[in-house]
Amino acid sequence: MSWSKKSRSRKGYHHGNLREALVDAALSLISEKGLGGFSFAEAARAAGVSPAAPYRHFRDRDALLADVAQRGFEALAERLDEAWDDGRPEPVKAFDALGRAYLDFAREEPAYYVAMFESQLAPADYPEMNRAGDAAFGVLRRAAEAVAATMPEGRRPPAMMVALHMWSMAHGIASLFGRGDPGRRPLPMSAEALLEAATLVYFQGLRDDGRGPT
Amino acid sequence: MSWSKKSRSRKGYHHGNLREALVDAALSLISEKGLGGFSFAEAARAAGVSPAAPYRHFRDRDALLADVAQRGFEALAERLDEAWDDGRPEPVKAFDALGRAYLDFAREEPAYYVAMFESQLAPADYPEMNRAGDAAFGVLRRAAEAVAATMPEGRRPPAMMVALHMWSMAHGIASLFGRGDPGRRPLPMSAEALLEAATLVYFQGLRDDGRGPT
DNA sequence: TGTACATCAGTGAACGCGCGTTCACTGATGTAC
DNA sequence: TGTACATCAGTGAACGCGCGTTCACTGATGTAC
Repeated sequence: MSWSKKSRSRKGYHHGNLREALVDAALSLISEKGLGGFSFAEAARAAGVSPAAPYRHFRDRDALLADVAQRGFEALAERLDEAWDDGRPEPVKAFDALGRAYLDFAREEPAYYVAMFESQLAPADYPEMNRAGDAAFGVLRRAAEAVAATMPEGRRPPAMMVALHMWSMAHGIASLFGRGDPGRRPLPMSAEALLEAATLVYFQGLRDDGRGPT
Repeated sequence: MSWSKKSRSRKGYHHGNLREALVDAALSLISEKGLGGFSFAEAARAAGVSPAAPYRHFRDRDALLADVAQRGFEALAERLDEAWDDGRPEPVKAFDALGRAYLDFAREEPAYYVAMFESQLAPADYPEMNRAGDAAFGVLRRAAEAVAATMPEGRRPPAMMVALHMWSMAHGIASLFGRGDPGRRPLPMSAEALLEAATLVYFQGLRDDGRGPT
């Protein structure tokens, strides 16, 4: 009788960390079989727990999905923030790094990405997820402001517009070409190079806006 | 809205136009309840037919989805082609019209759009769908070529790059802001205006590429 | 200090459901002669 | 022209399955006294 010998991993009746385990399970199920292939029941199974257990932590399947999406937005915000690095060494360079970080995230965390952008959850029903999304966008917006500020006063573009443009471009590239799907359309250049070129051209256009030829 | 031919009074045993009816049913189911809410069985029900009948026309559920996606790409190509109108009255203006047509399509045909871009079907498994997708992209590419040709020789951007940028931007805007989802993030401008501004800035940047200030 | 007890996080069985798919079949249609 | 027949596009019942969710329950844990 091994008294006090408690198995570290599965302690028995109480899981101890089920909420996290379910999120992890959701992530790997989504990345393996796609959004449609993820089920509450299978997440429970993956966590080694009965199918009723998840209801102690999430109201329903969608609530788990929304939690995953929220964490995804938080992780993205963190990554973008690091890459931006307060505009160092120089706003435009830092902005490029930010774009690359976005694509990296989409490629490295396809499960998060799908939950965030394709889960078709009504944002109004999940205010925390929504707020996390806003926060991630906020990083981009502040970066856009800093870049705009490098331009001659009086000819600065609206930072909101710049942020929306860059978010759309990065998201478009990530959605169309930035994921590792086998059979995906082959590109003549990497997603990163494509985004960097777009940023270059776009900023060039911003600088000349209002006085350019023709 | 020309896709449903006049419903031939159900003659009884033979439907007469089941394939089309199933596609129609898929479209309205997807737009009502999303991709996940669409099922082979319910499409059959909507077409007034037994659940086994669809198998006479489609190998399985995914084959129907792929057919829908293919038709979507074809419809998109047609719309883009019309909008482009061979570059009339002037390539850059026509390009704007093309962008608007893209957004219109995404907004007016969300079910097609979802089937095309979010169904997660392996393109390799559905070559006809894939080809239709390529054809739609081809319209954009030809347009990009025409626009590039308006620029001074020797400083023309690669048309493929331009096409990829515009496709990504349009798709990004459509995905993030261009659908009528209630609860969607409100924008300070319409999706159309956002895309048009992006195109303007981008083309401006292209024109100045290589000699700009700084 | 030990103990009683409230609270919490699990269990396990059960439910009703709709799904995708198969099967042997049958009614309608088109065609050869 | 009529008729025999092949082909085709449906039927309807059945299957096994996994899902989401509920329920009454129970074992583990933390805490007040």
